[in-house]
Order: sequence, then C-alpha cells, then structure tokens
Amino acid sequence: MQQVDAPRERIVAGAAEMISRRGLNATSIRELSKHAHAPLGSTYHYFPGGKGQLATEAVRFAGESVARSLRRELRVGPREGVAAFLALWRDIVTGTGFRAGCPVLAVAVEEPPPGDVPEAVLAAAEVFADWERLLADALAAHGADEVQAAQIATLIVASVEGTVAMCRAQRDTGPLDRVAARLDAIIAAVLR
Amino acid sequence: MQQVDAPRERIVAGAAEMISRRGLNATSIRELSKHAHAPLGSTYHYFPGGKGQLATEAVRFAGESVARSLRRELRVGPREGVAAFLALWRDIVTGTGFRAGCPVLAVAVEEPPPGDVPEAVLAAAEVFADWERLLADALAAHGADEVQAAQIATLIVASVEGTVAMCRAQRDTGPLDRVAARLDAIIAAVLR
DNA sequence: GGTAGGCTATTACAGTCGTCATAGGAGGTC
DNA sequence: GACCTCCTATGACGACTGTAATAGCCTACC
Repeated sequence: MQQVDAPRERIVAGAAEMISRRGLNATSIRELSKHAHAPLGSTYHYFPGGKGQLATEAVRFAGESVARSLRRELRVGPREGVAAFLALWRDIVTGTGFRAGCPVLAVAVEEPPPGDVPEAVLAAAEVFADWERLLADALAAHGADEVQAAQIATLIVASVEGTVAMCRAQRDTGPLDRVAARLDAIIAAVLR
Repeated sequence: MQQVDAPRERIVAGAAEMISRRGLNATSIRELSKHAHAPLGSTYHYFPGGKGQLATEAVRFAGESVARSLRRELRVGPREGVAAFLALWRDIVTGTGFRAGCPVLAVAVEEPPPGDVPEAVLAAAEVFADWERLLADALAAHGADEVQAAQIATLIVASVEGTVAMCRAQRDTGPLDRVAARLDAIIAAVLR
C-alpha cells in the first residue's frame, strides 16, 4: 500500500497547484481532474464535500508542506530560516515563470457568501497563524522579546505573501530581493 | 455636464469594489451591471474592450484613489503617511466586515493565459510601483539612504497587501495592528 | 467460482458566463 | 417635422460550471 501517487493525494496536490496559479474561482473540478489525471467521477468519490472540501484540503496541504520546510530551516537559526522561507517562494515564483503564487492567499481573497465563513477560509486563517507561530517562537527562542517577536513574525508572513503577488504582477523578483534584504536586517537587529 | 454619478464612473467604481470582495474571476459583468444600477447593454457600450478593459480601469481607479490619499498624508511626514496608509486599509477591512480587500492584489493573483500578460495585470504592476515610489521618495526626503528607502517602501506595500488578506482570513485586525506597530518602529529608526 | 464493494465512465441537469446583434427610445440640431 | 447620434433593452449564441445519478468494470476476499 501507500503507493506514492495515490489518486487522492494527486488530486489535492493538483488542486493546490491550480489554485495557486489561477485562483480558487477559476479552478474548475473538471479541469482539475484532467490536470491530476483522475476521472471526474472519482474526484467526487474522494471528495463528496465538493469544491469546498477540495479547497480546504488543498489549503491545508500547501500550508503543512510550507510549515514543514519552515520548521526544518528554523532549527539552524531565525535568519537562516527566514532566508529559506523567502527562497522557497522565490523558487515557486521564478520556477513557474511568475505564474504561480500562494494558494492560501488565493482562497483568503474571495468573499464569503453572506452569512457564514467557508471552511476553506478558516483553514487559510489557521495556516497563516501556524506560520506566524513558528516564526515567533524561533525569534523568541533566540532572544527577541515576546511582543516584538510576534510583530515581526506577522510582518514576515504578510510581506512575503504581498511580495509574491507583487512579483507576479511586475514579472520581476525585485520586490522579493528588497524585502529579503530588509527583513534580514530587521531580524538581525532584534536578536541577542 | 460632469454630473457626479456619470454611469461610466459608477461602473468602474463598482467593478473595483466587487473585485476587491470576490476577486476578478467571480465578478461577472451581469452582476456588476446590476450592482452599479447600469444596464448590461450600456456596460458593453462604455467598455467595448469587455471584461479586460473593465478590470484594467478598475485597477487604475483604485490605485489612483489610494495614491491620492498617500500623497496627501505623506506631506506631513513618512511616519504619519504610513500610519494613514495602514488606517485606510484598516477601515476598508473592518468597514466591510472583513469582506473586502485590495482589488489590485486580486487581479495580480490570477494566472495569465499562456503567452501574453493581460493589460489588467500590467496596470496592477504599475499601481504597486507607483505606491512604492511615493513611499520611497518620502523616506529619502527625510534622511533615509536611497537603498534602504526603496527596500522599506517595498516592505510597506507588500506587508500591507499581505496583512489585509490575513485579516480577512482570520476575521481579525490583529495582523494589521502588529504590522503597523513594527513598521512605525522600522521607519522611525531609519529617519534622520 | 462467485460475490461484494470500491473505483470509473458517461450522461444529464439547470445555471451562469462573456459576448454580440439588433431593435427601440430619448435628445438635440437643422 | 426630419434626422442623426448616443444610450438602453432584450434576447440569443455557445461554452462552461458544480453536482448528481446511473451503469459498468476490476480487484479482493470467501
């Protein structure tokens, strides 16, 4: 068992990728099935919750995969961890010819239907909070005071998300480079 | 002439608003016409370029309206200008119950069809660059060195865009507050 | 061999989309 | 009054959407 390309995982990963490129609303289940080489029928079989469930799982999938890399790289130090965080996004943006961004941001940016908040948006909120916590803990563990650590962690996540979008629009990594330089200086100044 | 609610302007403003809520792809011309109290026929009359033209003009409209406020507030000083910039977005987010964000970001986050870059994305790039320039100039004029000014200007725009999306997902202004505090400290430290 | 159950293929549904064409009306100018 | 130009109304088109139901296959166990 546990074969690498279990269709279910392939579909979720494909959903994350497609959402990161075209946004949630432009990602249709039909095209997604084609892109993941899965039949439309089985997509609804694996995700009876429909598009909402698919979006939720895609957000969590992408969030956890970034968090894993963040946890690993933060162990060598906050500055190195943040540099790796930036590099990760830089690779995504350049590796796709400025076509892909962050799927978590993509679902965060669609209006909830009046009344309730869709599950996928809640998942996006959790992912952002998770990344912030990882960063804040690493900063605090290296001598930053708690309040500043939390502020800087939010600043890092927010500026990375924004920068990725700016790079896509401008088709240039200049924004990412400038933000990387400044964030590193900010972190260095606050560590003991 | 020059009546305030010229239908054309109403449509553009409505497009900016709808895009800032639901994203570009989920904004249909039919619903937009209804929302702007304009007939579908006249929407195509005023914007023969179709949805692309509408998106482009909406991005430029929103970009210029933010730039105007930024120019005004930056005249009293960089710290005050940035505080007003943050406050502006804060009002948008809270005033809409966390439903609206930035229309410029929203169009920047949709994959261009293979081959060419749609005009609206180019407009988004220009708007971002415009905001950056305004901020960088103000910082440099108050004693920041040129390179740092450019880096910080990008950091401000990027973190604001990201923070707005985070606030929407988390349905809380905490991220905006933390980023505002940290940005102010960063700017204060770099001014002469 | 037989049978049950998880997966796939196909088709249908009711909507909405962007876009266009065409016909109507309102207003001003000769 | 006639005319011409700008705006509006209506309806049609083909394509696409999310979702569901149905019928078939294929594999694993008894």
